[in-house]
Amino acid sequence: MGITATDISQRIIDAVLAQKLAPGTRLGEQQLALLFDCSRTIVREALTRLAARGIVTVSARRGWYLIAPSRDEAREAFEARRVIELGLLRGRRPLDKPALTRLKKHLAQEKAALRGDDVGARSFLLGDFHVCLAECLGNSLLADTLRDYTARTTLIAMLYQSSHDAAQSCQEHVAIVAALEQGDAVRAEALMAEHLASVQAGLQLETQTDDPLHHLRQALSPLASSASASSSVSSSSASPARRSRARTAAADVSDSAPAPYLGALL
Amino acid sequence: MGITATDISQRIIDAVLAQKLAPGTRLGEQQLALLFDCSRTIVREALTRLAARGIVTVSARRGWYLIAPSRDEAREAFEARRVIELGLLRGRRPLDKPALTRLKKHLAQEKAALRGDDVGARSFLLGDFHVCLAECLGNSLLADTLRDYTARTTLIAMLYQSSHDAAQSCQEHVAIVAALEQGDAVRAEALMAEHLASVQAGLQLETQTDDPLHHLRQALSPLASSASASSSVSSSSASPARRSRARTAAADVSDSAPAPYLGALL
DNA sequence: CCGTTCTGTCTTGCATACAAGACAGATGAG
DNA sequence: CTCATCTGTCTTGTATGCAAGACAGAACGG
Repeated sequence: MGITATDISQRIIDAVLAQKLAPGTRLGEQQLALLFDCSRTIVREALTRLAARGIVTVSARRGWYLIAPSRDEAREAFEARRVIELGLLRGRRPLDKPALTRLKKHLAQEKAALRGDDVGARSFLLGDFHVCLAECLGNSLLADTLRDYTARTTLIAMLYQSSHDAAQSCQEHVAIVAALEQGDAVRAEALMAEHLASVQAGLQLETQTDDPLHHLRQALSPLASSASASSSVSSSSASPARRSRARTAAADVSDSAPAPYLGALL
Repeated sequence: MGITATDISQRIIDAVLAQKLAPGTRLGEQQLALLFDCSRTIVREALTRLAARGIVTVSARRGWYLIAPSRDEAREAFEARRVIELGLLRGRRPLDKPALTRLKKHLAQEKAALRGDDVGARSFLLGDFHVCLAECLGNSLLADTLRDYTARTTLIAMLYQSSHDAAQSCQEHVAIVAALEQGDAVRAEALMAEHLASVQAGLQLETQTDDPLHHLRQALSPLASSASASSSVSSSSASPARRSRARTAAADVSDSAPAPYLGALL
């Protein structure tokens, strides 16, 4: 049997979590159909589902795009995660053995990815930790919701140039699990609150400078370090600005992705 | 222009919130297409979106059905609502004027519906209060999620024979808004916790009697009150048990809905 | 040189046709 | 009478075709 809509949406979410797809990326129906060797019908179903989950939007007869949350939406997303993750931790009886085992295994994977150089796996695992934790806390409904929110905050992190350090995140995850293992739910909650705040603080959300060109200014400012062109996808490149109509900052970011962006899905 | 997929999913959600559609109700594509005078494509899109939001499920080549949550899923749903609604209330600065106005207007509508006899509007408003509150608290992302969860708990209430009183709910809503108006977020949170617990307590979720026939036994036990056939949709009817294959309790509930169930959508 | 209009191309929107599977009731064997 | 099998009907699954709109670049008038 061929690929299903579930597979496709899963792949897209995974690619987002691995930061292999930038916010604002266009996801053409035909393009995806070709890539996955199926008809547009299947692709459409996958995209429709992702739209209902708030991961993509469709602009009538223009195309499907990964969301590019505004600063306000970004703040809402972080607040939402805070509410859910802290609430889930609050007044929680100690975790059972299998759950702890699973979490520790996850932490081991995080550390391995940190040593390795697969930045995709690293990002994925760092985000997946939170979903994994929610599942371990026994509420799959909230875990599913949290997965969507995590994808969302991952996109936000890409869009607002997260400067958060992966190693630090991992350490904080370790500390949270340690607190849970000791049955100290209060401390776990406090640590999680700190962790989320720290991630959010690494973002450039507060630059409300009335300067719509702020993003460009910053991206195009001369670099102090080596001038050799890095092939990294992380920061916006100085892509040619010859666009006739107004484009959002998000669209500009997406321009910096490799040409047939969707290679990330393979 | 004809009806859109958004319209259809909205209508279905509204009908659920108004308790006009019972859990387990079958939503045939062709049936809906006929009802809304559009092609199956549109209907499918609406149902696909609802499926992504966890309101309906599709059983391959058998049909689309409103969810019929298990007891465990019911507990998860209530926990999820508790987490979100309490978390949203926690440590919240006082509400601004327009938000308070909106909430009070909503309360007035609730009271009006309580005096009237439109049980649908009553149920809808009672559930919508929570969504409305979330919106007023300034997080539309969580508000959207909460809308889905509210639909879910509404279905749960129908499935597990909620004995909760509408008037009591309304009073509790009033108390919550009053606390918010006084800027007493702590009290508001406590009241909300009580309110949610009270709603959940009205459900028959704890009857874990190892007796799979419990539901039937209870439904089919002789009635003490008048013997005249009520046309109410509320409780399961003694529908003929001549079904060859195993059916879920949920499906049995849906059998008790009026024949072309979907009139509720008009 | 600049702004406007026109036109071709590319995209999604939607309907429809047909394929494939599930189920119920009929049919027949024991 | 009971049970297995068979067959017709009904349902969703998927592909495809065409319509409608958006956009970019050309052509054109000023």
